[in-house]
Formats: sequence, structure tokens, C-alpha cells
Amino acid sequence: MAPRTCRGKVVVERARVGRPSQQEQKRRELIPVIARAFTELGYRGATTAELARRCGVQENILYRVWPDKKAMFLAAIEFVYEFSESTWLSVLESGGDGDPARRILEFESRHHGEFGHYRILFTALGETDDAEIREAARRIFGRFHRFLRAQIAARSRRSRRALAPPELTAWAAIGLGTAANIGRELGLLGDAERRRLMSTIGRVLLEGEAS
Amino acid sequence: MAPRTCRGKVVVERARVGRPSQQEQKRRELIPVIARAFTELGYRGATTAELARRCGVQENILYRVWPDKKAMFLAAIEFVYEFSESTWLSVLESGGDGDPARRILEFESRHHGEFGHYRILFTALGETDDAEIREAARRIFGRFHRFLRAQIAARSRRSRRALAPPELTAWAAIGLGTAANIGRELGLLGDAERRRLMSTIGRVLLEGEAS
DNA sequence: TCATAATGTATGTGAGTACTTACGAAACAG
DNA sequence: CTGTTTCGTAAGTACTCACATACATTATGA
Repeated sequence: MAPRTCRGKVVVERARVGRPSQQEQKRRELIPVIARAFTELGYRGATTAELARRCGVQENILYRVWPDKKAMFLAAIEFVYEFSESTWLSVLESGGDGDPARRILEFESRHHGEFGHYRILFTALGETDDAEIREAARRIFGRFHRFLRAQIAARSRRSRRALAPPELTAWAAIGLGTAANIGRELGLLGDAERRRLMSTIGRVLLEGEAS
Repeated sequence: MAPRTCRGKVVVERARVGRPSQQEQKRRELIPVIARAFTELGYRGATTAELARRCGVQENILYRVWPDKKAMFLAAIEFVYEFSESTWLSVLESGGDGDPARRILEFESRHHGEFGHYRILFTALGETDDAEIREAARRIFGRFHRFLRAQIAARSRRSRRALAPPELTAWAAIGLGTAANIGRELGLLGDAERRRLMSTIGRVLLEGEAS
């Protein structure tokens, strides 16, 4: 088993190649399944046996792609964020009326929690005693916050009303989405109520006035 | 070992008492330690061995007080909420100026996450595939929401401005606190910034105007 | 064809895991 | 004291976990 990545000076090994590796392809193929499993079962609940079962492979296949379970989880978190962000970007690029921030809120009020992906973030937040997981969560929420702030700042230039600074409003939007998800997850908010929540509070936050 | 609770018709056993039970006292003594352990380690991370170690007792002592680990977790959740609510009530009763909702927000902006207790709620949300845990989380967030809504409704009668309905504002406040905690937990929000977040957005939500 | 390296399947393995049992000592009522 | 119950400590149980090994198969470049 030749080392795949060499740190420092790369020792050019004899390039006696055998069968070509398909790990990257395998990785991309497995990650959505892995992410869903972590999302549904939590970090400890998603056992390596269960991950393998859902992927339709043996456990050691997973261990050939990632060094350990934690790496699988970190990859899953990354995937989930990339997925969400690309979704929002395509929403923004799809053209439409209204400013970016309100369109994203509008989109989320209809589709938020649809894939249950946000649950993996609760899982991550419950595992922040691990330094690497904490760092990953930090990066995700940091990117999330920066993305929203940029959208909010872009719109507020055209705004008629004085608002809270975009930086704070972005955090409030994160909280709004989180609360909506909690309410939905626990059956405390029906779909209509949740939509009303995001729409009404969204307007208060972004435009400084109630509906 | 006589049955402690008899369902249905209570069969009055011979009252040949031996050593008096101190389970209730023990329960109250252990619960804060248990809650802290679940808070720091998560549901699966807090093993029964670790719980016992932190309590300074053997595992079976815990199993004499609660039937299983899940019951310990549910008791811990209950404790955390009772603790928070009684804290808020004493804040409200301590007298002071301003309306209830703003005083609670003000208090939380200074002490939120001080005990790290909110983390146990993330843990619970990550275990909602279990029906009992889900139900417990539902009850806690339901009570939390009702409490906040009552405070907000009480103040809004004297309010000069039109606001979002108290029901929705209460959810937004829950989200605001949650976002503040996430930011704090991950080191994305310093103490001053977090306070500014809760103060500024709190005013937008409750009074419909920026600072 | 042949050496090389990746693949798939099956089967460990040692360290936990929640939960239990055994048993002597201590604390009450009569 | 005596019978009864709880208490504290220690050890054990059946099982699951993340992760490892063994080995035959398959695909490649030379």
C-alpha cells in the first residue's frame, strides 16, 4: 500500500502503477448516504456498521476512503453546507423579484428542513467537546453567517429604513431559521405557522416593520 | 424488594418497614451532576460509568434511582428547564424597571450560556428519533415558548408600536438566544458582540425600532 | 503474460456499553 | 435482639462498537 499523500519533500516512488484508484468517485458516491445517516441517527447513533449497510458496502470500504469515523462525519458536514449554499445560489441566480435576503428567507420558509440537513448541525453542536468537530462547526457557521450578511448588506443599501447592522441581522436570521426548524421538528409549529413566522419576523428584521 | 409503585388497585402490603428510603434525597443530590455530564458529553457520550464516576457512586446506585439511562436523561432535561425558569422568575420578581421581556433579554445577554445548560437541548434535538426524548423536548420548548409569549404579551399592551404577534415574537426570541449561544459556543461572537446582538435585535423585535 | 496495486467479501478483536447480580453492613419497627 | 429493608461496593453479563486482518479477484502498465 503506497502512501497516497506525501508530506514534505515528495519522494518520487517507482511509478509501477497497478489498478487505478476510484476512491474519489467512491467518495462522492457515498457522501450523500453518509450525510443522511448522520443526519437521521446522530454521531454516535450512526454506527460504522449502519453506515456501511446503507451504503451497500462492507465497513472496510469506508475505511479505505476515510481514515476514521470522525473524518466521515466532517466530510458529511462539509457536504451538507456545500449542498445548502449551492441551493441558495441557484435560487438567487434563478432570477426573480425582491432583494436577495428576502428571497432566501422566502425560499427557506417553504423548503426549510426539507432534507433534514440542519439536524446534522445540532449533532455537531452536541459534539463540540471534540476539537476538530468544533472547528468544523465553527467554519460552517462562520461561512453561513458571512453568506447571509453579504446578502443582507447588499439589499440594505437600497433600503428605506434604518436597520440593525447586517452582521447582527444575519445572526438573527440564523436564529430565526433555527427556531423555525426546532418548532417544525417538534411539531410545535405547523407548516403554515412556520411560514408566517419566517415571513413576519423576516420583515421586521429586514425592513423594520411588521406585516 | 417490595414494589414501590403499585398500578391499579393498591395492594396494601404488610407495612413491615426496614431502613427508610432516601431515594428522593439522593435523586435531588445527583441530578445536577447528571445534568452537567449530559450537557458536557452528550447523550451517548455520557456513559453510565462516567455518570457514576462523576457522582462518586457505583453504577447500580443510579439504577436504583432511575430505571434506565434514558430516564436519567429525561430527568436532567426537566431539571435544566426548571432551573432556568426559576432563575428567570427570580429575575422578574427582583423588581426593577423596564418590561418583563426586555429584562429577561437583558439578563440573558449577560448570563446566557453561563451554565452551558442549553447544550443539553441540542443533545435532545439530536436524539429526537427516540419518541420519549422527542416528547420531552417538545414539552420543554413548548413551556419555554409559552413563558416568553406571556411576558411579551404582557408588555405589548403598553407598547406604543405595532409589533409582530407575541406568539411569533416569542419564537424569534428563542431563535435569537439560540443563535447567540451558537456564536458564543463556537467562538464566533465575543461577549460584547453577543450582548450587542441581543440588545439590538431584542429592541427591533420588541419595539420595532433599531437602537 | 506478469508484477503491481486496487477491489470485494468475510471474519476477527479488544475495548467499551448499558444493565445485572451477589453480598455484607447499616438502619429502622416491634 | 430479630426480621426486614435499604445501602455501599465489587464483580459479572451479553452485546455492540470502531477498526483491523486475511485473502481471493480484478484491472492496469510494461
